[in-house]
Amino acid sequence: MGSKSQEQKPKLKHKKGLWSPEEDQRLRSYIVKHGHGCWSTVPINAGLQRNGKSCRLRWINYLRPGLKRGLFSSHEEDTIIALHRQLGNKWSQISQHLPGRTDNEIKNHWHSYLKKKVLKENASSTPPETTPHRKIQQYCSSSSITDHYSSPSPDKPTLIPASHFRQNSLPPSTADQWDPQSYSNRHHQEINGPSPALPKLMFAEWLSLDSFAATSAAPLVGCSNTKGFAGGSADFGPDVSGLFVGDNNNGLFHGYPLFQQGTSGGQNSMTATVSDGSASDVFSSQFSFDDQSSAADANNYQFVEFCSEFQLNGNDVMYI
DNA sequence: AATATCATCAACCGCGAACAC
DNA sequence: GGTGTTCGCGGTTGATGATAT
Repeated sequence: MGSKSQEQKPKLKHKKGLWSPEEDQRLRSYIVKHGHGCWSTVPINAGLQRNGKSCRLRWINYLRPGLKRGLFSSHEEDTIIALHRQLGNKWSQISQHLPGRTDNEIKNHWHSYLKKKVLKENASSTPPETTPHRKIQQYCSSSSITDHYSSPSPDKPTLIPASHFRQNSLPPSTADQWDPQSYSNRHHQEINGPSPALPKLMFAEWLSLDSFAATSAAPLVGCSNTKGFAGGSADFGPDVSGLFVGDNNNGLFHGYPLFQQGTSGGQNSMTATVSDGSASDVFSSQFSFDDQSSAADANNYQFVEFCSEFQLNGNDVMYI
């Protein structure tokens, strides 16, 4: 933010329109390697003829790992409707309550279907449909993660734990699969298969404090039996302790570090040694973070934003 | 089979807020 | 405090596929 504009540099002709797989690959590779940092420099450094804005949008709405994509479950729709009732067109805020969904996706779904549904409901006293037209079969046959969470009432949407992210979604990797027209739609179907595995690449923005506010650590750990999650402990030295919740599948530990309020104690860097309960430590890494004790949520847990690349295990990396 | 209409969704545009200088 | 730049958000558009006639 605020750095000198490179986007304004003389007459770079920026490409518009749909993204090709090659462009996607370039952008993804670059961000995975370097993080996005200043968006205006991303296309330059990544060798893309796009503007930073376009790159940001593409990343957020399409390439970002952890996106759920696919069809909305009836529960998600209820959540959107309830939140829209409270917040109006605050799509960004609404999307924070639906991990894996983007504001654009929610907005589109609202305009294409939910708005009409709500109007219809308001116009008639008949009970609302629970699922949309031709989508109903697919909703029922796919075991949506949100089915595991019941909403107490439409006015009190259930917040879905951030732990429920699907595996990284990737568009076709080869050029011969590229069809500018059907790429997107086909991609939708391809990536929507059931995958309980956590993404290997994690970004802090997936984990809003909001989500944690409604889901204490215990329920997250409680997912371990069915979702491949396991709790672990994090040892941050004599003064700091934390709970580490993650996926212990295949011996890899993908973690979401949660720290009790105040445990960071003003420290801004430390060496983390994380174990999964077995005799040997899973990984050890030096990292730094901001003291966020003031931002701790009602359950006294907070997500610590790592300020540096966080090597979890070999290829598994967390970025901020 | 051909055409028209509708539904969907990726992407663009413009604006305001935040930030740096 | 003023100005310029970047970011993020919400509204809108345009392309495409699906469905109806």
